[in-house]
Amino acid sequence: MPKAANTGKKAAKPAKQTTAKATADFTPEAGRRVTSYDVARYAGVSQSAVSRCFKEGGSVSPKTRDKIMKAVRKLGYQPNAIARGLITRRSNMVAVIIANLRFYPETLAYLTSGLNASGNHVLLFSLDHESEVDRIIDQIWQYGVDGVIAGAHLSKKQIELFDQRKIPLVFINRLYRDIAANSVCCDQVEGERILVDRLVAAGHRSFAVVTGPSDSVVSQQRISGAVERLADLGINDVRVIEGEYDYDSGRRALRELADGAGGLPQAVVCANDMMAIGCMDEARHQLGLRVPEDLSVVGFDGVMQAAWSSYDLVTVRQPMQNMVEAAVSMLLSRIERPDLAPEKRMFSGEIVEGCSARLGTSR
Amino acid sequence: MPKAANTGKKAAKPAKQTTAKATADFTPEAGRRVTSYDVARYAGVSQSAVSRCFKEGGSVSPKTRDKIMKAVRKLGYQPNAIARGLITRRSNMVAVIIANLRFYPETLAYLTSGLNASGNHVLLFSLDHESEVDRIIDQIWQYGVDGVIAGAHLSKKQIELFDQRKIPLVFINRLYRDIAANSVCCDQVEGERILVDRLVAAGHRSFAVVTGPSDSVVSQQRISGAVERLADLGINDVRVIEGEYDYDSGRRALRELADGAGGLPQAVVCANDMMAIGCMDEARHQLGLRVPEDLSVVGFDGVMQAAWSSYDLVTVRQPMQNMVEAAVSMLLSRIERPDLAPEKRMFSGEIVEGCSARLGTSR
DNA sequence: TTGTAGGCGTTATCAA
DNA sequence: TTGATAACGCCTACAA
Repeated sequence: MPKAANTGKKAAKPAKQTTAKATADFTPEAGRRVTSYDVARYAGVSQSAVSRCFKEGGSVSPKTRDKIMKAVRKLGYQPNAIARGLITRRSNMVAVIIANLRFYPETLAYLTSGLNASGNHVLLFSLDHESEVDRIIDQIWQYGVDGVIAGAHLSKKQIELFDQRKIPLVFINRLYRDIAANSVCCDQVEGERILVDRLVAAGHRSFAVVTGPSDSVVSQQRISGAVERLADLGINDVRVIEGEYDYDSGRRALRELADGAGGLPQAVVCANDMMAIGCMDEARHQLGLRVPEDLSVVGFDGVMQAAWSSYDLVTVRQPMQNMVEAAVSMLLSRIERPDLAPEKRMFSGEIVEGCSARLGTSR
Repeated sequence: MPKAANTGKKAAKPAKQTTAKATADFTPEAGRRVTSYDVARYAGVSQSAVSRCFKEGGSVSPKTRDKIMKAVRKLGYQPNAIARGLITRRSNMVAVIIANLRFYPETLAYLTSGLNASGNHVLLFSLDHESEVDRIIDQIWQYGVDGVIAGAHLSKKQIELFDQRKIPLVFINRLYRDIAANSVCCDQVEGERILVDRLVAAGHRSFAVVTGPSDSVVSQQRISGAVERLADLGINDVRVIEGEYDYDSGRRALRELADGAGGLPQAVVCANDMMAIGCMDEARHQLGLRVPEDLSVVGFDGVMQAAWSSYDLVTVRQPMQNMVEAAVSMLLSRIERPDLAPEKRMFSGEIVEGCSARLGTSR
């Protein structure tokens, strides 16, 4: 009988027989999870030995390790990550807050694989509207995540909360001008300016813009980028229609434009691709217009649907995979070294020269 | 000075002054999380009193509760869900395993909101291919989730593992004929049979099917549903092309059909909408065909893009929101009552009568 | 109603 | 290299 048999807190019931490896004696009660104590008892070592076996560079003799690992396999032991996290203060969980989940599914796919690759797990919080953040911020805190990646807008106060609690936070595509927050962005303004330049270079003179929801900061940046550049170029008569980021609101926006005083503009600049696609469908199939001959439509994002040949949308493709990788790596390094200074990384978007708009050469 | 001040494990450092509420004495060291001990010290009560305050129906006098809650707010205390889970054996986390995340984003959106509504959280595991399950199954186990929702295929052995460990598991859209596993499905076979019936009723006689990846069970069910019904109706000459569920493979499939011996069939049945959309674009924009006049195309799923007026796809809409709600409720009841018998729930899909195929009236 | 004390399953420390 | 033993932060009898 292993000498450390009664190391466990619950004293093992007296062995019925002295046969070594009488497994019945070591099998934990049904339904209970196998713990390191069970393994220790089975292998005839102390619980700490078992623990060390699962630690990088833990000092165990080959012989002991062998005995233990045999018991581990036999009993199907897996260390309890929750208990481990309690003492190491590392849960290996990262909270992902993401708004508009249904529009940007690949973002999340890249995030999970990027985080999984480094042994981290994703605790997902999705928002239908960017305003529900407060509700979930406490939850995040309660679960003791190691870090947070946010694809949603947080208030200054909320950001400071994470800062105080020393939980690293990295934003994707949310840029805070005067707050020292980590972020990885696509340059929304630059992208829109180039789009507008090229539309104007092609001769467009009357414009409309379709915004996202009013609480979307990304939409605000994109739209103001476009509008300000248009103003620079002497075009001030720009109709603004508010959308909801989705296909239907794109259609609705175009209908509104068509019905409104002044009629349709020559070009419609949409805050995202989904709405641009809606505009195109409304123009072509409802109003019988040709795109781009009668109307130019541009979007932003570079979602996969934009490349479908029914649309072939002119848009700005955000290098989302690069951005996500950058965000993950920023977060991981800040989990390792909490003293790293806040950093903002900005990627340029790539103009996708589709056929949904007439484009000139800028300059 | 509160009398229970040294209830905490680390004895409070001797107070510098006797002033009541000299907050300095109760403030935890910087960077450390506020614990229930900190609150207890600050409020001058025992730690268990604090704990009871956060428990439904915990007995605390109004006066004490008031004192405690004041301290809670002051110190910004939040119970540590990890530590709580260790003892209650309830993490309030549900693992979500989902394949093909980028094709079915709304599934996940519904899932998170459904689970959040009941105070549960989503630990997300995404798969690019259904074959990577083994890798993550241990992880799930380590995190002690209360249950699992799977939108991916698991082997019989893997399912039994969850059963042994008494972790409730509910599948979405994966049906296991001879295994007692919980599942919520859309009837893939029924949907395909009706589609095929109506295509045949409209006079189509030559068919091709485009499958999903070979490891996708859903694809197998859909395709065999269609092929078997065609055989029943006396149509045995059906070309089968393997796709990858995405747009490009749909285009590729149609090109293959067009290039292959025998030329194009009259109707193409695709295992999902994305590929059907690819087929339509290839037919119209590459081959100059009219859909549905020259070629009928049908899909399956009812994704939002299928309804876009450029496609107006004939498809089977899965009542995904209902399905997800059913899955969540099945899971939650099994977390409460682990003895509930395994159950399979099957929803009918709804034929969406778009314009991408000529349809007859069945029977 | 309140406080004491023990335990959840791990890791960390330290003496042997 | 090993094994006691003390945390980690919380919940829960049980006793007061």
